[in-house]
Amino acid sequence: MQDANDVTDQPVLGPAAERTSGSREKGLNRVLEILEFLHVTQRAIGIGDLAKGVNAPRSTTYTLVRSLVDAGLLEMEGDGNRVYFGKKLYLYGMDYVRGNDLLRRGRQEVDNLSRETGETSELCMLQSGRYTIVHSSPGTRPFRISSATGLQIPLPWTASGRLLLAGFEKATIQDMVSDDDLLLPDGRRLQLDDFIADIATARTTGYCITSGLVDAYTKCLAAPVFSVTGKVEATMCLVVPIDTAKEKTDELIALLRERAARLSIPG
Amino acid sequence: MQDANDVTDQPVLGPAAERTSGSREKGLNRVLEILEFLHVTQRAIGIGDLAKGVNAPRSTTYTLVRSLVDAGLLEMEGDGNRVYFGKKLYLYGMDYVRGNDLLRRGRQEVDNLSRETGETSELCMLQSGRYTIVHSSPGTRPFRISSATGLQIPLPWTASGRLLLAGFEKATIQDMVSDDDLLLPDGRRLQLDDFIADIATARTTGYCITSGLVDAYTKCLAAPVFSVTGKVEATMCLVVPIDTAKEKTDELIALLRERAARLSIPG
DNA sequence: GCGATTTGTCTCTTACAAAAGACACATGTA
DNA sequence: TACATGTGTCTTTTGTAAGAGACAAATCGC
Repeated sequence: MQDANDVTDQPVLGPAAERTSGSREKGLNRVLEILEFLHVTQRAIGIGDLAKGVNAPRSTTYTLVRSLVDAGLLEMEGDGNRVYFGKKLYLYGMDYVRGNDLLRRGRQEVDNLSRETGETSELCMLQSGRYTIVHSSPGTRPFRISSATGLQIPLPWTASGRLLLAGFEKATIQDMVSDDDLLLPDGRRLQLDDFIADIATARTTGYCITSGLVDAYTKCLAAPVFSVTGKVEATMCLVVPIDTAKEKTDELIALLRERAARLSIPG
Repeated sequence: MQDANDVTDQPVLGPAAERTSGSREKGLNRVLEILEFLHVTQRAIGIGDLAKGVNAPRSTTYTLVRSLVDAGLLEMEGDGNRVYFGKKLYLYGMDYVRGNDLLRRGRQEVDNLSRETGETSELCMLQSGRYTIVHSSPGTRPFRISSATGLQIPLPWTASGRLLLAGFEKATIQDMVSDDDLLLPDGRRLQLDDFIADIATARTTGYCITSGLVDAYTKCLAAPVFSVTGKVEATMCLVVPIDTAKEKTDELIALLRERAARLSIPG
């Protein structure tokens, strides 16, 4: 049974990026992969499957998971076979929030905004070179507009992405954006130069609107939140039906920009 | 200036448990210590100090911190010297919340409760054998009653502790409670057997009140939240001034028990 | 019922990560 | 000006953690 049917056999391709070319991987890296895997999985998973998922030896995975469970970063689910994130990660996460004015106030503003407008509202940031929905508040529309906290989407698909990249070098942007990212969900392919032009435009206008990029039914309105140094730290955005009238979106953009500006003021 | 005033000098006592007697420590363990250290520190810290704080070699600490920063678990603070928790930990924390009904609804109930009563309200759980304030909502009193999310307090000092330990073996309880834990802040020493008796009482009465244990000015009212299996999963509690009249506390306890019971019902 | 698969634990080996330490460069301060 | 003290990056050494593999026990599939 030592033939080629096992997942671990070849470095052919892991689920995501695997350059596990050789052999021995640092334990910490394995752990980081485990956490990331659980993050995309979004639910408890058996240790065996976890080992497959991150393409790690079973024995190693058992050892690491035990450490993590003991430390409280992971928790055993009910039956004691599956694992998922643990309380400690929640506590560390709250520590992060406490130490981060922008996030704390941003969450508040987003909640307010979606309550006032009835639309889905989000706070977005760059997270190690990726666009990330850091907080979102659903809005009151009957059909649920997609978007969950922690979701990561290619930068070129979003209005926020065009704002967040303001001020970056072309080379840097090129590094952050893969070829796949430029292929929109509807099949169209965006040119990198066009995207960079969009970024420049968004920078000067001070807001950004995209229509039907992530999906064909929604429009995304975004406004930048600046740090004291003038860098774009985050964006606030509203997700509305694509057929929303211009007067309405103008109104929303104005509101959004006002709130984003308020967030930009420290304290 | 290399005398005994510095935190790092001797392995005499680390902040927590240190048996770093020997030499080569697993990288993952170092990381876990780093995270825990940041958690108790509650603010960004220089890498050098961090190395001292966790009693790890400087070179190693630099390497590990770099990995963690690259992974987004930690972030460099402003000037680029100090580090603290990163966005990724926040995201993982939110994943935990999403996968955990009890916590999600518990936070909600706590917020409601403190708004309705005006008192400080908390959701508490056991976290690797320690009492932990998982969520707290301040209340409206002029003087701020202490208590922060993530704070860990010896079990015997709290009303919640007496409820959370219901159903545990005496031996298990003994393991969870150190001698220091039994020494109350006011100098009195609690006998382990008395504490265990308290636990039994709390179990039968279905709530617990302690007066002036953590500090001399407050009373703590707590009620248990049960899992489907009947185990005490968490407690909700209210922190009120110690001179609160009995009629008032009776009323609050009734409310608390009702809400805690509601939380116990799954879904 | 009986193979086939999965799970959790253990042992042994060696590739390599943790640690020591040297370095260059900032600071601060006597 | 010299002198301590802290910071960030190297290189080298070696103790050990990651990994392979074997196992019994549990679970599945029919």
